[in-house]
Amino acid sequence: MNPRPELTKNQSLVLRALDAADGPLSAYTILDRLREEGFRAPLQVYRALEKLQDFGLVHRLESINAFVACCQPHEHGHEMIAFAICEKCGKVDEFCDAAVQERLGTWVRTHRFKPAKTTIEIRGDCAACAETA
Amino acid sequence: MNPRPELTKNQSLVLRALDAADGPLSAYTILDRLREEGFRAPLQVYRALEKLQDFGLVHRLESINAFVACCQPHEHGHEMIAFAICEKCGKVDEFCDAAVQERLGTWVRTHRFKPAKTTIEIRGDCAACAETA
DNA sequence: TGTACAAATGTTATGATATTACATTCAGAT
DNA sequence: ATCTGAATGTAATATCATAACATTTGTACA
Repeated sequence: MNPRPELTKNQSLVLRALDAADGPLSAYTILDRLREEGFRAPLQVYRALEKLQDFGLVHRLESINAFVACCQPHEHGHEMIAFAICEKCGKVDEFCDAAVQERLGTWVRTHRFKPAKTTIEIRGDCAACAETA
Repeated sequence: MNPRPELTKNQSLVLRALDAADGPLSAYTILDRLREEGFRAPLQVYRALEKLQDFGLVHRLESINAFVACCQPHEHGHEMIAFAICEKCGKVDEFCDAAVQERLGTWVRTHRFKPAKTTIEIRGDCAACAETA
């Protein structure tokens, strides 16, 4: 994870859009929300997202092709982050678990696997939505 | 996970294509490999894949938009499966870990989260490819 | 047998996500 | 001033997935 430099204009706009949202956003939704700010093409969003992910300020949710602002951007070193994603309301909880990290770490060491990125995502209904259902 | 009935023609063809492959395949790659068998459209593949996933015979790798045949289709009950995906050679290792399962289970119980599907995918270089690099 | 129903299939079109390629602009270093 | 690398702008295209609707197939059972 690279250190955070000053953000560029596009990076700031994308991060602000994600911070303002109450859940994950797709790249194209971000694009639409930034058209008034001058955004015209998907690449402007994808390029900013790539940098923001490098800085640890944004996470990509692989299982739903969407992006969220990191809820604790100051706590670095937590390489292995898990997400609980509500399929009803879109709410995302971000959490770490040392035991999970240790077990997966053991697996990769045992198998001489060199991990680059680990995805842990639980999709389902959050407490509030599960009640309503 | 639904029980496995007799597979239909398309389901059999798709499963055979995945079994024959030495790594995960995208839906469109499967389509191309089955054109000689009469496949014409993506939906034929996606529909078969959906059923095969219901039967526990195929897994979707969320982080790479691809599909693999389950390596141990007889061992059901292993709801929480983890994957180690080599980004160089495409090799996929499928494994379970009771401790990981227990820890994530604890989290969802604590948070009253009702999980529907859990994704655990580690992308990186497998032992063989890491050496070569 | 036939007929009714559910599941599977075929086909076209379209929607949604992501990247390639190339030109231009901007900011900092010398 | 000019060089350079990063960032940006833009068009086109590649890749992944589903909607909508027509048709066929399998099967239960009157």
